[in-house]
Amino acid sequence: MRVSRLLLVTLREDPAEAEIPSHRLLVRAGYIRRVASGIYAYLPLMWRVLRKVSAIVREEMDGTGALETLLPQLQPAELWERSGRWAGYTAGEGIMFHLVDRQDRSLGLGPTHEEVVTALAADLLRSYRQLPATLYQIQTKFRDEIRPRFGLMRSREFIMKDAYSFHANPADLAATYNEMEAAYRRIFKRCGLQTLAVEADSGAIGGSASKEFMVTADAGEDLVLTSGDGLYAANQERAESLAPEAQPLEADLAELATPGQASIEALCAAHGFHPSQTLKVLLLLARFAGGRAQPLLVCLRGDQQLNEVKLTNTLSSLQGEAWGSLLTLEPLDAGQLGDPKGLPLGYLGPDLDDAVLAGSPGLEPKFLRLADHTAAALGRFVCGANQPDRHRVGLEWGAGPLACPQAHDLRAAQAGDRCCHDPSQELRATRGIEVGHIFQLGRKYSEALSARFTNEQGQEEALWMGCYGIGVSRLAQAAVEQHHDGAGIVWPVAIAPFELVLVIASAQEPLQVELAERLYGELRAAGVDVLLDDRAERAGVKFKDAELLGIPWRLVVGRGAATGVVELVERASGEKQEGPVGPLVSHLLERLQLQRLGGL
RNA sequence: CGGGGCGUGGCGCAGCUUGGUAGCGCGGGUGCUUUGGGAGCACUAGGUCGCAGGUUCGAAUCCUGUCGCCCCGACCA
Repeated sequence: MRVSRLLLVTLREDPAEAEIPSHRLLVRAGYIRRVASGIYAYLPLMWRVLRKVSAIVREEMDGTGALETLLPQLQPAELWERSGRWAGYTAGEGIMFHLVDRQDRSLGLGPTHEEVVTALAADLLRSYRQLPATLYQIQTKFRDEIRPRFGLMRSREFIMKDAYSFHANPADLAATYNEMEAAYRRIFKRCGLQTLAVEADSGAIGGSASKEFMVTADAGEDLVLTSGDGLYAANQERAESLAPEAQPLEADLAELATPGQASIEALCAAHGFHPSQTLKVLLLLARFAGGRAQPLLVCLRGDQQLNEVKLTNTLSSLQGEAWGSLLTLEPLDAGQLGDPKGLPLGYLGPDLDDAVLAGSPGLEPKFLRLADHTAAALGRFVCGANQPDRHRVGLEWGAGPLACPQAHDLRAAQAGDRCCHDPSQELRATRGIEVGHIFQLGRKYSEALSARFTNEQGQEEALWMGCYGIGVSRLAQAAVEQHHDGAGIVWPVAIAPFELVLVIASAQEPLQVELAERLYGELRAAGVDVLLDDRAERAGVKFKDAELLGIPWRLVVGRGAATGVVELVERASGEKQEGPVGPLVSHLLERLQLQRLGGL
């Protein structure tokens, strides 16, 4: 390809829309253009990158024996109603774009394809002899993100590889899951990315085991906690840890006047308590798809933070299917109660009377009371007295009518906490960009959509399923986030739009043009992805653009052209070599050979 | 959805407080000079100031409404 024919438009100034380096650089270097909020055009350079990423993904998927397909993006609501996800994905803050067609049928634009592929499996898979089977596709997905941001990182339309595996038993599922994990590690390595595999929450997808692959980068939206010994890594949403020991409280039962001390911080500051001696009571409201709204009282040790993902999962498993899926979890404010004055916010105790809910239309009449393990384990503690400006000191669970609620793991693990597997290890925080996620789904979808097969005993049973995603467009941008410098992008060779840019320093010099054209032909014949910068620009402009674009190698044909001397520059290291064409080209070809296999 | 901000030539911005015939940088075009690190000079094209209403002799500027976008939060394969 010749730059003169590439429709290359680079920007000298940073675009106003972009916040993080990768987004700025992709726009400045002419890779992407925004069409609407969260919707981007992939320009020719970007499309070349995406095709290279896709090719690697495809090779590795094919290598596991997975079969490539292409499934519809427009999907009938009926399928999603059968899996029970339609309401959760469309109502309220649901993320599925949905529409009604001219026949009044409801349809959604696929954010994922479990329903479609499971329905297909129900059609196609009948016998254990056909198993295991894995289908995958690389295609555009849609999600009506509440707040799109960071270019391709969180866009409303994006390219994803998704794969779905079907099995006769959980052991076979686990085997494929492990093969996929290995394939994922190869894919990211080949793309030149440093990634971290972490334990993850399964979220709205459901299922048991689940791992995320994180590209480590400061701009990452996820917080990852890892142990120093490398044995444990988890998304903070999911991470477990040992909280610091609570400070014992030596105090007899008493009431305490605490005017204006509605926060743990103020309370401790005024009376010299340690936060771990206090009990924090959170008042929340959980809304379910079936329309029920359950008020919650959640007890945490005062120095701990709530992990909403854990709470959501706990609620879902407690309520089971009866109330439908959990739609939202929000603070319960006094305005939602029949008698707002009954609520001494900031002074709540775990024994807050259900009577405060009386006369509140739409709410369940009793609190669901939960406690984190650290709260349940407290000896004597300080907590609100359920009346304004008063706390109680020296309270104990089980003393009198004060019952400890059901205990669950509800607290957020923090950097600095001790690790569960080895208390001498501390958790550290890293930011990450999620580029892949693998799940053992189990039978959630196959049961809901009646995808059954006949086993060796001649009996029908539901298929065991796994699903495996890679955000292809997000991965490409994450690569930039991980590989850039002050001058621009520094693509890993394997996914760079071109491997080499051949710069004619002065396009007016016939000697330079002649040599460059000859090299252009020879390098292409040798299988190198060459971009020829044949523009009538000054050399400086072409050098700047080459660096901004991030092409891994630059070969400059300039004043040495008459004697066959050229200059070879490596983008990543900045290393320059000047010399006769022959040796430099051989050196280049050798290096490329290695670099194409992965890494920089 | 809550909070904050911005819409002015293709891009980045000033002008708005205090109303008076729209400006700067980059980019585009033409010509001359320059030619290995985002060149110089000259000329030139390009804007109903997001949109709609209102106030006024007069609105980019003041008022009302509306649409779009960005940031923080909630949300999130």
